[in-house]
Amino acid sequence: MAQRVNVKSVTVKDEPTARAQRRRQTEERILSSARRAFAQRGFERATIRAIAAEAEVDPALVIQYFGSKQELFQRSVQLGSVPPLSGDVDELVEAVLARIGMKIGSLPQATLAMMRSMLTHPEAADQARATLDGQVVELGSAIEAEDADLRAALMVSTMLGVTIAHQLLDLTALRGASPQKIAELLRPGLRAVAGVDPQ
Amino acid sequence: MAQRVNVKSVTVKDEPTARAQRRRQTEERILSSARRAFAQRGFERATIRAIAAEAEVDPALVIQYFGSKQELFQRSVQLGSVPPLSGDVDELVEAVLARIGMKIGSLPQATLAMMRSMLTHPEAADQARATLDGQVVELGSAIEAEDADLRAALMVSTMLGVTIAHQLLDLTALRGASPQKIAELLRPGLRAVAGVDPQ
DNA sequence: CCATTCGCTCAACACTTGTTGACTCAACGA
DNA sequence: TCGTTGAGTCAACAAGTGTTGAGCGAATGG
Repeated sequence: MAQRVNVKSVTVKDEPTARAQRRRQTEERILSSARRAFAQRGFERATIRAIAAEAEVDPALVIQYFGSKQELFQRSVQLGSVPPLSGDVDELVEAVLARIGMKIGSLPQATLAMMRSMLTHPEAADQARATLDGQVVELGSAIEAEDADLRAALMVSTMLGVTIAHQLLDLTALRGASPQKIAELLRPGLRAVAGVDPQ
Repeated sequence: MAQRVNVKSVTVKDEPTARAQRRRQTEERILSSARRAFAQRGFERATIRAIAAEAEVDPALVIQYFGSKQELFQRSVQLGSVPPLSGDVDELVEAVLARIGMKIGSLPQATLAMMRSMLTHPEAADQARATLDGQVVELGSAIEAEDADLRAALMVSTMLGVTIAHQLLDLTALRGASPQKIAELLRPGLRAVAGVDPQ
C-alpha cells in the first residue's frame, strides 16, 4: 500500500519531490473526476462536491487548485491537439470518416464534456462554435464546388449530429451499430455534400 | 384598456366567465415565457423567478398553476401534433427536406426548448430519444435497402446535427444560409444515405 | 346583499450551490 | 534538529434555488 519514495532525491536531477509528485497526482485525479462528471452530467449538473467526493478530496481543495468551477471546466475540456486535416477533398472525406470509424465510442472525456455542455453553458457554446468553425474552414478551403464553406458546414454538422445521437442521446437504432458500418453508410452522402461524385 | 365583459353571461352557452378567461390568459402568458426561457437557457439555467418576472406574475403562482418546474417544462415542450410522414422513400426524403426548408429558422419554441435541454436534462433526453426513435421507425420502414433502420437513424441524425448547428450553436458558415439552399445541398447526400441513387 | 370562491401576492422555509478563511500536520530544507 | 512551507481538511458563509402556506381582495352566484 505505502509506496516507497526517495527521501533525499539521490539521483542527479529534477527528481520531483515527493510533495510535488503527490500534488500532481491528486490534481490529475481531480481533473479526471471532473471530466467524467462534466461529460455525463454537463456543466450545471456536475457539482464540485461530487467531483471532490469521487476524487476522495475535500471540495475546498478543488477550488484551491483550479480557482473556480469555470476554470476547472476549461482545464477539463482542453483536449490533446487534434492533428489538422489536409489533402484534397477525397482524402479529407476519408479522414473525417476515419475519425468517426475509429474514434466514435472512444471519444476522449474532454470532448464529451465539451459537447454535453455546449447547448446550455454559454462559454462551452463559444468554444464549441470556435472549434467547429475551425473545422469548417479547414474543410471548406479544400472544397472546389460552389458554396464551399456552406458545404463544409453541412459536413461538420452531419458528423456532429451523428456523434450526438450516438454518444450523448444513445439513439436505439445506433446503439449496436459498428463505427465502420456507420462510416461506410455515411461515405456516399458525405461525398455528395462535398461536391464530388458519390462513386 | 379595460375590455368589456358580459356580466351575466347573457349569450346562450359556455361564455367563459371573466375569471376563467383571465386565468387562461395568465396561464398562457406563463407558458409562453417558460418556453422562451427553456428554449434559450435550457432547463437548469431557466429559473422560475425569471419566467414569472417576464410573465409579470409572482413566482408562487407558477408553481400553483403547474405544480413544479419539471411539470412546467413538460407542458412547455408539448408540441402541436407533427403530421406523420408517409409515402415511398423519394417522397419521404422530400418531406424531410421540406421540413428543413420551411421550418428551420421558425421552429416552435417548444421544440427549441426540448433540444436545448436534451443533453443535460435526463427527462428531456428520454423524451427526445423517444421522439427521434419514432421518426427513425417511420423513415426506416420505408427504406428498402439493407440496414434500413441504421440508414434512417443516420438521416435523422443528420437533420438533428444541422438543426443544432444552425439554431442552437449558430455556426458562422450557416448563419446567413437560406434554408432552401441548405435543403438543396443536403438532398443528394440524404438520398444516398436513404439508399436511392442520388440523381 | 352577503358568503364563498379563487386568482394572486407576500414572506418565508429548506436546501443546495460555489467559495472562503482558519486550521492541522506531514514533508521539506538548512 | 527546527522553523517553514504547503497539501489537505473543517466549518461556515452568502447567494440563489424551488416550493409552501397564510392571507388579501375582487369576481361570483345565490
